Amino acid sequence: MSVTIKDVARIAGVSPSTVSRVLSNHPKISPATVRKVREAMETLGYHPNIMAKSLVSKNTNTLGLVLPRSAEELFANPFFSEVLRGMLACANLAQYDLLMSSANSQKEELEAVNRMVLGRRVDGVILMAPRKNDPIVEKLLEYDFPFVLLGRSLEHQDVHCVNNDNLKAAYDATNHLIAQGHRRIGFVSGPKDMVVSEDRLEGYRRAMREAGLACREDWVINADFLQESGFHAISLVMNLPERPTAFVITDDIIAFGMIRGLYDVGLRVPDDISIVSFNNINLSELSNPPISTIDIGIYHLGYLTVQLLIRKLSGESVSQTQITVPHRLLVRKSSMKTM
Amino acid sequence: MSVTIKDVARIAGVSPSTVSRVLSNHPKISPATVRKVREAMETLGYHPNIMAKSLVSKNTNTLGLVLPRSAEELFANPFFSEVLRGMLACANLAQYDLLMSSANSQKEELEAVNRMVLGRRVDGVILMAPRKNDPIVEKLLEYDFPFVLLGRSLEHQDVHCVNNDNLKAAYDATNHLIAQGHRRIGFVSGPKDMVVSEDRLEGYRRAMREAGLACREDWVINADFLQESGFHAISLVMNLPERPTAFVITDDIIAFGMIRGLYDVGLRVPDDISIVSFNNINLSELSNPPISTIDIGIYHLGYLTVQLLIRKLSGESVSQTQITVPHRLLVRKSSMKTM
DNA sequence: CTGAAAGCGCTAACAG
DNA sequence: CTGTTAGCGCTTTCAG
Repeated sequence: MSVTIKDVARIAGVSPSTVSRVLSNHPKISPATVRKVREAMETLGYHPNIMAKSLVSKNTNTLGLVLPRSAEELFANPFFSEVLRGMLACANLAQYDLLMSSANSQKEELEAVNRMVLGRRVDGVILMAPRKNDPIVEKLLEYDFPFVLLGRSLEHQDVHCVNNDNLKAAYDATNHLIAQGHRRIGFVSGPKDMVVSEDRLEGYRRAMREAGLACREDWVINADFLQESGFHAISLVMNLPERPTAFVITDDIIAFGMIRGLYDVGLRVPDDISIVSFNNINLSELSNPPISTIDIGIYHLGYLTVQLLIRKLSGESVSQTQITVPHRLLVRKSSMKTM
Repeated sequence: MSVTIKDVARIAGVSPSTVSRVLSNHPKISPATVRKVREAMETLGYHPNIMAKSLVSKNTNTLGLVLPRSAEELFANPFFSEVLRGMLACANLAQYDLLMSSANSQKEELEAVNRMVLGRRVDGVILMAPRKNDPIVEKLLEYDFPFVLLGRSLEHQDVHCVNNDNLKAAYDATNHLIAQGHRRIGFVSGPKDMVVSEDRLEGYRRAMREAGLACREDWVINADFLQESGFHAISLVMNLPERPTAFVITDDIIAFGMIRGLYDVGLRVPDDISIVSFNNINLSELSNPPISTIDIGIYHLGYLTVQLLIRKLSGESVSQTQITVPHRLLVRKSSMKTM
């Protein structure tokens, strides 16, 4: 059925090992035989069987992407496709493929990792959006298997990771609102157990503290990375005795939901409430009003994560374990008082 | 290093073949040995090497997803993540993984397919958004390799595919605008060589024709599936001698761009121009105004595509080669005249 | 019900 | 520079 290295060898009149050498561009091989073998491969339409190759060479040229449980949530957010785009771009450039598997529970998540890692199906693993005390991180560390974090680990300082300075980013966002004259500023956060939520909340708090502003607990709202969260947040906002005049929101999508929800209850952005959010997904510019946001360089996050992993795999001793992708505040209409 | 079937055999006091049988749930094997083997696997922390398994069993439990060239464009659209979500959900349920590889040119695209298919790296392939005379389709047909189309082939009626009735969908969208009293209706299309563009344009034309309305060529605008296209479309619209009062737009993202662009030049949706678009990405509801759109069941498209492919792979003779996912028009504010 | 043996397609010493 | 020889870890006849 399938044409193998043996067939090529027979046609070219050489041994299988010679064919293998041609395949891997072995230096010491006569140009004449190279040509013969190449021709034979051509006429037979030979293509190496990757499984067989991997079995002996012990690498797969494949990277595993372990999607956090509740991929539903993740996928609903354009952040994900953008980061994936960056990953694929880098991976394919280096001739790597990406193997994805999602999971619906912690158990499934571990199973997926085990299939990939113990089954020797991938050379390295990318982990997204780690949680506090993430069991997957622990497992991978225990296996001593190459992996890179998109985000950071609270517990392990030494794991390789690509991240933003989320604390500083939230600090900047908050200060921007303070500079606009706001005194009562709220914060809409992501899932509590995610490291990124923690970091951004801390940045917000620090900015408020330094400006001598009250940091009231009922101004901090927890949400998921979904639009519904924006809607939900509205009712909480409306019921506050002293309503904030501005919000720092941890995700553009939530911001979309909030702007819409506020509009429905008769509050206008930015006239009644100013908004700054995070990520700069491409639609944030097209919102009405356009959303002020912290551009965190999503594409680069993905690209650099894969690049770091591939570097690590190629044996290059990567001294710098932490890569920080710079962020920048994009001021748009949602945080500009029209006066 | 890695624990193999032999190690398990030794510990359990059986032969490697017996371990293999336990692994594949061979019926005729004594419960006692099953238990012994299972225990040994447990204590050793055994996990089958998937490469070795694939090499002999000739299947990989992996599906290949070949992303169209210019994945950039694709990824920028939430359509993609939603369809991917559906695919992953179905694949993981059936214990399949997804192998992705993108390409930047036609050449790279074919190489990627060859690596996957000839390299025996995947059991089947999913093709998205086929073009007219798509060379990948031809190739796969030539190889007689299992694949499923998300979309449809113009040339081959017999290939398995999952699709919408795009003609009818565009017909419905256009008729909705006609029913609202519009007479001058424009159409913003996607890339010309894509089958879906053709189908939707045809549906629009048919509706116009049946209503006895003029179908002017300068009312049909070509665009990519990007926001910029929306902006771009605006300038064309503004320069028309007889401006349409409504548009059918082939994608929500383009609609976003157009609404924003129209707003900037002082035209209001729906008061000055009504809009109906396609896809119902989750943000279309949160637009200002909310966008009327044809829900094409993106998640289901992805889910059913994988399901069909897996059915095919399991040898089940799939009589029904074409699956049509139903669509429905969601009327929102962008097409409702406020009077 | 279980073991022995052969081999999937490829690579990697080791000789020549 | 090239052929020979062993496997990589697993499945699968074929005999017991």
